[in-house]
Amino acid sequence: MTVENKRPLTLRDVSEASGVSEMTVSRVLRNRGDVSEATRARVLAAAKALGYVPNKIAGALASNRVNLIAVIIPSLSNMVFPEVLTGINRVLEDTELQPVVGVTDYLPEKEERVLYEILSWRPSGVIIAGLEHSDAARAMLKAAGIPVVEIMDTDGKPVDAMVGISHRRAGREMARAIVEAGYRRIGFMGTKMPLDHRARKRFEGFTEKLAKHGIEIADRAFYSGGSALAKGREMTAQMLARSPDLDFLYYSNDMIGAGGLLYLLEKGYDIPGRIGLAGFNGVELLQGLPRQLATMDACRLEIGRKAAEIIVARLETPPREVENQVVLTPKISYGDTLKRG
Amino acid sequence: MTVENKRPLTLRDVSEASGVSEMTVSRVLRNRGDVSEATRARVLAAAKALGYVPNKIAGALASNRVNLIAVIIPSLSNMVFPEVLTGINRVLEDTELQPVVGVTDYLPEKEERVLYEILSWRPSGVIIAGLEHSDAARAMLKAAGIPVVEIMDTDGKPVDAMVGISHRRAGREMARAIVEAGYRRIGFMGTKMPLDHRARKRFEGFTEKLAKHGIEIADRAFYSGGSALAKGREMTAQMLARSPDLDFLYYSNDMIGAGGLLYLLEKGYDIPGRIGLAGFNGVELLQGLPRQLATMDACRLEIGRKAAEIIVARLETPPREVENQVVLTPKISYGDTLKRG
DNA sequence: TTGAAAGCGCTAACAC
DNA sequence: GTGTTAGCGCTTTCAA
Repeated sequence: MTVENKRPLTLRDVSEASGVSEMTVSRVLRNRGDVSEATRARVLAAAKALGYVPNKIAGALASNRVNLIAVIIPSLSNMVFPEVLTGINRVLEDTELQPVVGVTDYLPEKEERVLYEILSWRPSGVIIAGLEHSDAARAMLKAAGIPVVEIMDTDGKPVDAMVGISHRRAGREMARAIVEAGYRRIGFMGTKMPLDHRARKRFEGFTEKLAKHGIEIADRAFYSGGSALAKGREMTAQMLARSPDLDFLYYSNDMIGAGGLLYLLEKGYDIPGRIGLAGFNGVELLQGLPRQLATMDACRLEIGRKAAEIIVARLETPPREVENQVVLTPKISYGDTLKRG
Repeated sequence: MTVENKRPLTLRDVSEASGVSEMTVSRVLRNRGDVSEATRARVLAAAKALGYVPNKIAGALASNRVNLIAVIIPSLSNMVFPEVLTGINRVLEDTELQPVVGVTDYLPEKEERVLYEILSWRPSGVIIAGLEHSDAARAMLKAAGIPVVEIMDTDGKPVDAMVGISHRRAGREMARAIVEAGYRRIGFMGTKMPLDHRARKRFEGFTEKLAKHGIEIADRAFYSGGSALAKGREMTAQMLARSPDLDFLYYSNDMIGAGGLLYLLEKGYDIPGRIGLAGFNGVELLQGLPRQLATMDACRLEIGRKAAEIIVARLETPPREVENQVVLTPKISYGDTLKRG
């Protein structure tokens, strides 16, 4: 174990230590081309002894290949996105490709910045949440000349490929199920969503479908920040104080729905008889509540997986043809809080 | 808007479009050195018109500077780590530095691989969870010649800097509080933890302190996988069936603790009289439960923040001197499930 | 304030 | 099977 490793090691060091040309060392380290078993062994030994770590910066510049996949998502604290990442990882793990994550905090300007930064590393592909981007962002995505998969949402026109569910349809379906079950006085609770387009679309689909049945949302409330469980509890209490005749509460996510559920159970409400509840996302986290909240699976894992598969296929030589508009269809799970129609 | 952008744009393109030398274009784009306002404007205009995105690969190679900070964590599905990331982000956002995340799934071999991959991008610093690493990993960290901050845990010797809490002490403190409150028949539930060193250390500290009071864990159970809330519920039911005389349950994390709490409330147990409960982490998520679970804050945000601050300080020129062994001390929150001694 | 030359560490392409 | 040469797109350095 030598100590003075101030200057990082280079291929040249390995070359000198092993008495093999830099080029051949490079071949060995990348498993490229034919190298005799003997040289191969010598090189590997030298590299390991020195503790050589290749410089991908130089490699990428020379080969014009960067095995990075940019993944751009709005948030990490939402659980939804880590799950999508998990799906992406599952697929990329079997390849040379590595995901690099950028977080936008639901801010278009930040999305633009993050995209710019990450594209300046010349990744081989981009997976980005949502279909709504600034003109500049869209222009960058197009100009990058790499596969781009927009995920989560399919209500709109992608730059290139897309994988997701129709949130508008998800909203409609839930409205249908609720109406069919006989509920009529419906309240809605969700995040303030000027920038969460998917939540907005679900809400739009929901109200639209209700309207077809001649029903209008009877009450609504929006929150931001804080513990979702606590907010759900709090908002539910307030809403029922204000509109005691509601017979259904639709929550824009499962966490606030769970808060509402716990509150109503404590108060002794008859669920789903006197009042029904539903959330959205199908978060596994919540199994274990006293009652199973009605919800709709957002297909997070599957979305990540499919998106990564598209990227991988497109990057093969020659590119493998794949479906590049994948619309998944989430199923309602009625749980114990929504009567069957 | 031109269309055929197959070859990515280079500085040279901007140089030609603006009639300014590549070198000066580079200066403008980096805000380095004196450039006249006139040329500056021309260059910026040309760059924007073309949609030029700099190539950091080339820049990094030439300048030998990579403004990436490697962040290596065991998991993204734990909520704990996204929160640490948030803390890191908060600090790095005000700098040129960008975090790049690698996930190890609690596997030492994977940690080694991820570390190798990420170091081959020559980042300027590393933040890595835990103090336990393979010899090879430790060697790489040392050889990299960059600031390394090991986070979360302080029970051990860091390669370089460390920021965290003593999990052994956390376990001891909780044991003390429980004993002082008068509980005697104590059960433990947690993850299977051969590789989760922090959970293991908490457990060790816990049993050690109990032993000092002449108390031994009366029952224990371990789980892996699945919804933590459901597992907590299930394990609690099983344990109390098996050991009905337990008067306290210590859970290795808040999620399973919450599952247990919900179960016991349903069964009508007197909490914290007949039986007390405590978890670990202080997850904000759970505010909104019918009762507040006793817990201990793991200082996640603060850990991320401090770690990033150390990196930033060390990277200044000249390096700013900073405390590089930061031991935070979490406080017990008694909530509604642990009597005060 | 601007430009020209050299080279960062690696790999593609071609010789041998 | 192995080596040589010429860059990749930038920034450093130094000269003008």
